[in-house]
Amino acid sequence: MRFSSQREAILSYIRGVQSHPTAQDIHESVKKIFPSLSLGTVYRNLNQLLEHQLITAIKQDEIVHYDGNISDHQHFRCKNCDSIIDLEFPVKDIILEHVPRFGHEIQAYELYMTGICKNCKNETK
Amino acid sequence: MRFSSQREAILSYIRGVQSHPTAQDIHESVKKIFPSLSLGTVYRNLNQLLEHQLITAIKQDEIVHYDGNISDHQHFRCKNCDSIIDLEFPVKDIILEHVPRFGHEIQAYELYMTGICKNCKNETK
DNA sequence: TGATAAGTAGGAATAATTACTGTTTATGAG
DNA sequence: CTCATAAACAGTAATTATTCCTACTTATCA
Ligand SMILES: [Mn+2]
Ligand SMILES: [Mn+2]
Ligand SMILES: [Zn+2]
Ligand SMILES: [Zn+2]
Repeated sequence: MRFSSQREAILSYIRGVQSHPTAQDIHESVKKIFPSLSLGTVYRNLNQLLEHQLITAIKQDEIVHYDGNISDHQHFRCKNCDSIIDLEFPVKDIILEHVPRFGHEIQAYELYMTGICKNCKNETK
Repeated sequence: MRFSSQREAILSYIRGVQSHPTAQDIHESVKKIFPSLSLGTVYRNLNQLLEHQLITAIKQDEIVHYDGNISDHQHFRCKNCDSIIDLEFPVKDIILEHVPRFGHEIQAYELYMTGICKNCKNETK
């Protein structure tokens, strides 16, 4: 994979936010630096970065969200405010403990939760 | 929600298979009984059945898969043969144990795993 | 310093899902 | 049972996230 300023800008944008942006979000933001940036370029780069495991994708919603934090963590989406929040969970432990007996080789896993976030719960009170 | 023979046929098809079919799969199969069944009707019914929690959806792949088994269980997809396999995991336990400290209200969760299934692993040997 | 393979912009194509329209049908009040 | 009506249906058009295509540009390295 070779360097391009667009790719660099896309990656550093994703790494710099906590918000798990969509391709559209990324396009709109990086366009401020590269006004000619096309959405196709955003998608192509996102797929490249995924292949090289520099980012991850969250595919549970209609639209894919991207994540520059590749450490092992889980996600929670609030049905009220639609924000995706990082959670650290000992999922790996129970997978390593329970999976061997099924006989499948687990290469990746994702725990995704939905509900009402702390903030929204307090606001409605 | 009111009775219709199409809806009944769609639901009983989903309940009768282990394969986690897509809307296309369901359409093709139920069309054998209702040759005039339209894909739009399949989607409309799937959404109705989801709302009434008579089925669940698996949204991690590009295409949504549907599941007539609404008991608490997890899914594993084989990257080789693409089959989706049911796994029973004590996910609920660790969620109930660890989530309260984050302060969010979890209403649903999904653990999705990918890798190579038992069968495919043995075949390549 | 080129040759060239990889990357880009911009627009067209794809494909899953939803929306729309006119017709049919399940349902329950009378 | 009958019939008004809201829900469901078939068929088709629209939507939309994502991928593909083409001609042009650029990073890389021999
Ligand atoms: Mn994250
Ligand atoms: Mn299942
Ligand atoms: Zn919220
Ligand atoms: Zn397999």
